[in-house]
Amino acid sequence: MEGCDDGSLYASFLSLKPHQNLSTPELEQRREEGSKVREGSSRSSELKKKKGKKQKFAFQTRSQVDILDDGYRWRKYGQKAVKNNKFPRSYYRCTYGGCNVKKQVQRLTADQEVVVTTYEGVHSHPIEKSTENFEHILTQMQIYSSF
DNA sequence: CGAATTTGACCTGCGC
DNA sequence: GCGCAGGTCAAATTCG
Repeated sequence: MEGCDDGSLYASFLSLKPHQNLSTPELEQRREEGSKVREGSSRSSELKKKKGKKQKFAFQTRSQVDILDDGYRWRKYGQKAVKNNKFPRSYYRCTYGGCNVKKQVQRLTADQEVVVTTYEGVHSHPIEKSTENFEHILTQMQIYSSF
């Protein structure tokens, strides 16, 4: 259903931050999409325009692997290289039924060791793995306050 | 066999 | 109005 926006989930992430406390980040980023109809194409299907209530959360992590195991299942659905970055960007999606959460991973050209992970949407299902592993990542992650 | 992954093609939005 | 950039989906292939 709709209206399942739980900012508390992300709030927990912020709460896990070792130092620096964020009062009220712009987690509530509402996006309004006009009528989006894919015409002239057979792929049509149902272009879910839905409401633009998609939350965007981006943070940087220092890891050698692009895939950060946060406890959810992710299925790669695309890879494209951006102009600003020499390295290609990876797009992941949650494989849970009804959970249309998207994840975006990008490496910095300046620092190949730094990985930028951008989460879009909120999970509406419990985690399959333990969050302890993710907690460790949060310890080294930096909130991208460049919104 | 099933699911996940890969690559390419195609579409949309914005900029100039 | 056209071009560029970025984003998504589809089909084929591979791994478990």
